Amino acid sequence: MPALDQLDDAATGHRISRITSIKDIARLAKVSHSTVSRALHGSSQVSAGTAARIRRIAEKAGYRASAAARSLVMGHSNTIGVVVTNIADPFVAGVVGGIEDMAEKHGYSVFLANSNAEPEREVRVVRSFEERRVDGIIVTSSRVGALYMPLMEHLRIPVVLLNNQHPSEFAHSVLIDNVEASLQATRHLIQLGHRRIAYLGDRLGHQSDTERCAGYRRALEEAGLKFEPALVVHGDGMPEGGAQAMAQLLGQLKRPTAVFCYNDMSALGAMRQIRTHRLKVPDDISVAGFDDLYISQYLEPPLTTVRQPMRQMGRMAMETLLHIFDGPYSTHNLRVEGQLIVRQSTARPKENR
Amino acid sequence: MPALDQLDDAATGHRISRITSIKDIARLAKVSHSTVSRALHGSSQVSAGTAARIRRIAEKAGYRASAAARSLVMGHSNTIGVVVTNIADPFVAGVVGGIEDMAEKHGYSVFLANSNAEPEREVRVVRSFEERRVDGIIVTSSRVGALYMPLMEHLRIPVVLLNNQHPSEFAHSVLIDNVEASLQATRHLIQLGHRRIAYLGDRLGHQSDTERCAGYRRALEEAGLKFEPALVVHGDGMPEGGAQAMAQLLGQLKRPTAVFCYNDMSALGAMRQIRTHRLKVPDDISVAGFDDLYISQYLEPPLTTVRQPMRQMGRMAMETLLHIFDGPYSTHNLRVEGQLIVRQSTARPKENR
DNA sequence: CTGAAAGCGCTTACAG
DNA sequence: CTGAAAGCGCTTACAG
Repeated sequence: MPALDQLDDAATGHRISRITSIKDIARLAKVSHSTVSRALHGSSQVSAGTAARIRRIAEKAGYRASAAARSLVMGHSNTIGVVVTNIADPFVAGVVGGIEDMAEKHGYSVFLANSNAEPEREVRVVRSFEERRVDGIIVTSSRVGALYMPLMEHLRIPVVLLNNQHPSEFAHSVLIDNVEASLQATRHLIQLGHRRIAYLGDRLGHQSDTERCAGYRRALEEAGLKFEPALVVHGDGMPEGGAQAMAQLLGQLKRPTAVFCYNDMSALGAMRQIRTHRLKVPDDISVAGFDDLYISQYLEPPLTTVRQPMRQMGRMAMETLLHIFDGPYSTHNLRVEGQLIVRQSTARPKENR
Repeated sequence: MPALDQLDDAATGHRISRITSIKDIARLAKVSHSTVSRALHGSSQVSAGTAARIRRIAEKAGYRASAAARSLVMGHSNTIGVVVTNIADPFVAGVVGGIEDMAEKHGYSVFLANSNAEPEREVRVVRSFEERRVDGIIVTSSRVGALYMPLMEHLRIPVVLLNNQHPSEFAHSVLIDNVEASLQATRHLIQLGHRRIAYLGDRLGHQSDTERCAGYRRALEEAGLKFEPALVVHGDGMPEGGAQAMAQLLGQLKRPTAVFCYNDMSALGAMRQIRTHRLKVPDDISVAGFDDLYISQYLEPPLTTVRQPMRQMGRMAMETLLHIFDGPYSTHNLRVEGQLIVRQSTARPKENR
């Protein structure tokens, strides 16, 4: 055992190989462990002198209070659980970054768990969070949101749903206003002069897909354009599915001149498919996305899209939890606005130029 | 309080509002809490009948054992800590996904903390991990790797460094073979016929940058090409820095015909700068990256790059920890190979066609 | 097969 | 200002 690990015992001159508890410090300082506990908290009821001495000893010994022991007596763990479908999804990663930032700032540690969109795993994860006695749970983009409603009632652990499918009246939530944002994006295409506009959605049945499609339809209606079911196709929220859905659109007799996509990842696939067909964006077809992923501005052409403030949404979810922790109970439902970012992937249709 | 939360007490018919501990179950089952503990573990020294009965009661009451209490007596938490520079970095997110997968499979929960590359925050994070009594720590892509060496010796918590700057003899590590992979990538450019090849690095001084540059130089040497300091420029590992560094290269009298970039993110910026200068990839300049991010295959043109098996590297880091947990102590230093993925961003130089 | 007891590392009311 | 005691929710050797 390396000498570094040891420390002279003030009393005996003996060496103590591991300092793990408040009792070890108490022995070194020749006080009771109660006093050590108080000194380490800066309690006013311990003399300044001994407090300082105790802290110095603890510091030198590399003492770290056990969070487990503390949370056992305190009744809260200063811990939250975050369950995500897939951390490799850039939107999700952005949200988690925001959550962690806010959590760290307030002394909370965050457990991260991937559900891979498998309901059984999601159940296992929540179960483990219960055992860990997390003070709150944040769930991002889960399709099994319905699962959390019974949880909310039974669990007694506050749950915040972020862009989730079924935020119920029991659930706290942070949501983007999908309808409004999609309305804006589609309006933008209409204003450019497009008349045949497609919606490339997500076949997996996220509620946000339904809402984005609704915004799209509302814009058409408002402009007096007829809704054509053939112009709605479904990807999977990833480039692969976006490419396949785009292929369907390109196979039609009367091709659309613009496509509004469920998200940027889908748009990425759509744009690639368009190139494969030897067509150009935006000359032949305009493409708009949703999310404004970090990379979207670097695409060729840079992507017109709706910006979701992912980090901020993550921070808001954590703040919601923080409010619940110290306030009286009340339900929080936060709604954020998307922002249309116009770049070069959308332009006036060819025939209009 | 909703009725759902309550349960009949077999003995008294009274209602118990919260079942939180083994004692509550013991009371309901009319046994000692020791027996409950054993039954819940499937200990063989409790009769099958009572064990089943106890489990049924616990299940019905929604009992969840407290991980904190357990870890206090067991001496381990079944928890690991992961510190990352920035979870929004796609490489990092991929690694974390792999770690979490492997951890979940083995019953470990993972704490995630962002350091934002700030040394003070990194120190705070590690400190909190110590208090949480994590069984192990994984650090990804930190530039302050040096900080972990004293930690390793003092901490008594195993630390695995993933693509870190200074994996010392004390540290466990998972690393990609940067030199070899960069050698391959540069060779590829040379074989295409390029003679003026630039290296667009990372000014932040990651060791991986030094190594990738070394691989680049080795390839030049091996081919009898002179190394020109002017052809080495420095970005910041992100598109913005990559774009700026590329501008330097394009401002030179004798422009390079190919650029090998520190990573895909840098390549993204470089490609954009090239377009801004009305030049084409790969017609005017070939571009190669490093990482093979998910999106790299969808770029225009699809990016030639070195694939780093991020998820797998994450899994390996977790496996290393798992070995350390149950094996006798020994140092693990795993090295993985990169794989050159040739796509359309690299081609023969113009003059050779 | 079952229970009483001790102990993991803390916090805090209660005495002095 | 300081200490002894009880208790948070577990596990497990020790008796019976």
